[in-house]
Amino acid sequence: MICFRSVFENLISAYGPQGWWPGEGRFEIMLGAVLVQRTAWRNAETAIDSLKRAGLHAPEALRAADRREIERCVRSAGFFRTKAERLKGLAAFVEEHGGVDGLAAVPTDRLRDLLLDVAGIGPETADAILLYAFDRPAVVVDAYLRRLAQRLLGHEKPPSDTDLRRWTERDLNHSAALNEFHALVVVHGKRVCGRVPRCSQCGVRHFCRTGREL
DNA sequence: CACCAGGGTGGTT
DNA sequence: AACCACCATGGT
Repeated sequence: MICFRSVFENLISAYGPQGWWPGEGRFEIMLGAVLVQRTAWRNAETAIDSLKRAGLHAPEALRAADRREIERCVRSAGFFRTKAERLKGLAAFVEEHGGVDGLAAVPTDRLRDLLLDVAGIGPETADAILLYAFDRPAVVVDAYLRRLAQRLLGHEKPPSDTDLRRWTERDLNHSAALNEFHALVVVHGKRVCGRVPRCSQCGVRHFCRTGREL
């Protein structure tokens, strides 16, 4: 069991507010959420800029665009064939539901189910979109949060994603705190918790350190 | 050179 | 249900 309230306070006093999500507009945030998958943010941002220059920034233009042209724009984000197709599907999805304004009127639970039906949007991306594009109180469970929790718990069996979700919802109720929390977990994960070295004995990345920095 | 970056999908055991 | 390979570019 972890108190994410105290983790949050330690993180915010160490790093300060992060002001995520970078970028403007709900649809641009949705594009970024897909483009950033397994990719450094810089490379996703380059892809977004490229889409803008090509005039493929809006859902209507993107849905109707040639797939190969989208591929050229998003090449920097990696998995460019996969992501180009997923962005087209995402644009079609947004159009089918009355644009971002139409989606903004959908209740959170229903909106989450809709997002999960889009090819290329899994639990983490869906919750990131709910939280950052639509200002809903969603919990983003990512690899950094799992690793942080595993370290705080020591050698216990790692908590399930639903446990992490429950504990976070319990300790951080409003979307403003959840917004900062996920950003801080990522930023801290990169600078402090990052890099779990392989064990020189067995070669496995196990969590033999008891990192209690939070 | 190996490894990582703000995951998701489809197939196999 | 737990694993696995795959997608692919750019930075360290």
